[in-house]
Amino acid sequence: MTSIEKHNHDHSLESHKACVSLVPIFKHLDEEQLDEIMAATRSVSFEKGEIIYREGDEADSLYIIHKGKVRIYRLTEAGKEQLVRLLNPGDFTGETALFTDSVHESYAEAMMETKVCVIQRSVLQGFLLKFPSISLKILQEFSNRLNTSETQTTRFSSETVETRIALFLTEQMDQKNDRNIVYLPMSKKDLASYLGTTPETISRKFAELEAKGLIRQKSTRQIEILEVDELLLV
Amino acid sequence: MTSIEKHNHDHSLESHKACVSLVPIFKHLDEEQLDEIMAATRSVSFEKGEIIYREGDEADSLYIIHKGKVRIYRLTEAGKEQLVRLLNPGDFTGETALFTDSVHESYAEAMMETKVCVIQRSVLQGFLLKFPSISLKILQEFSNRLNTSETQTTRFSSETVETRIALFLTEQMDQKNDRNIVYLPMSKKDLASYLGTTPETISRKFAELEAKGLIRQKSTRQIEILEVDELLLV
DNA sequence: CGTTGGCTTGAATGAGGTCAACGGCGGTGG
DNA sequence: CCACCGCCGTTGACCTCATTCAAGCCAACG
Repeated sequence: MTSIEKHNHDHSLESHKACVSLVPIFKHLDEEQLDEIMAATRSVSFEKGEIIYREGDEADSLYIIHKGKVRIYRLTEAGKEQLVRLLNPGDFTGETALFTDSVHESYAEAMMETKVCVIQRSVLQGFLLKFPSISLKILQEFSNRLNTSETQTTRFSSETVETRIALFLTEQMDQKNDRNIVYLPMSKKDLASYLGTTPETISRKFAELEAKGLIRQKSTRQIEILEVDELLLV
Repeated sequence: MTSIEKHNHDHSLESHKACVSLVPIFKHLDEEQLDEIMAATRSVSFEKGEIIYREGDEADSLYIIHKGKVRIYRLTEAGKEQLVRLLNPGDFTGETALFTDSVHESYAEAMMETKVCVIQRSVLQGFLLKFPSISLKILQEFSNRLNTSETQTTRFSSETVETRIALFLTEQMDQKNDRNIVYLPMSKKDLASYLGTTPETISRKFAELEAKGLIRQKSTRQIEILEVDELLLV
């Protein structure tokens, strides 16, 4: 029995339909095609803190987030968590192993009450051949992730922690420019994990950047960027 | 004029056909389909040291290696090279930007005389919709790369250089088990870049591992693994 | 109101990067 | 065929950045 089977399926049809029809990779399909996909998928809910899948689990399904937030992380040899990415509604996961070997290399954990739409590997492959446009959507997503991941690797390989923080902050700024306020999408602890460092170092570096007058910490999750240009020169 | 247009196209039909028909992502197609793809692609050759594309170049083509060897690397903020991967015949590159933005984030450099098969973005997208099975092949490849890249990121984030070397060596061993001899697929300099460290450190760590009796350096590129289990405990 | 978990700060340690010098090897040209 | 050059790899000395360990603070929550 896999971990998802232990959970209550969501039998509400409307909710399930909403789940399927809203996800970006299916959005362009017509009513009839959506029905076909709906029939082959199911909705599953997870509580905060529950593990959706863990390293070593057989990977035979694609999970599309409908509601909530999911943390994808890996463990280093030493057992330390490395945050790989956060998933929001519309994002999907589980795909890596869908096309290759069948074991997950990462962990997926619900950060709050989360609803996901699950598609079996074999079913998905059928859809991909039948509706080639879905492949293009997934290829695009993969492409983005690959780029992000390789950029991250490059940064880890030789940038200082300070530079990584600066790059992270300025990239967040680009996303939605509420003037120069950055809302951290995760806790400082998770940020440390994501940036490949420790909470202590994050704390110190933020303090340093603030002392230099480059940023201002308005609250734990809210950072005002005072000097963008200088920040990038760090 | 992009960099590839500066080069001699390979007008030999047989060679071009060999190029197209041999690549894994097209292998399963029939004669007629191959002809269609051949017509829409072209072969281009590069000398040792030539750059196939560089960071910032418009990315509008997929490159499939037919002959030779290619280094894909990125530059860090500080201008240091980070080796991302090596391409051998049958591998492809240029795809990342094919589905998203249109600018390369990495460099591709021919390490020896190299022949590649080039497909324009728009043409490729057409093929993907027409022959959905190609998408599956590419998805599979992406999936592998993504996994490799995320594994690499995780390792960079907190493993020591020694551990990264040990993991690299044992993984190489798995590939082809000529007893316990590992043939390094690249120079130590490139290996340093790939593992996110410096040639000096690589040199020292190899010497340490040898002193501990875990490995033996038979020649520059040939490493004998003496104690696999201990190596993994480093 | 005590506990838990996130965040901060201090001090000590160490892994690995940098700089510099040198030996070896292969290619090139006289 | 030899001399020279350039690049790779190695080794030593030094130094810096960031992790680790430890302790304390604060806010949220049962």
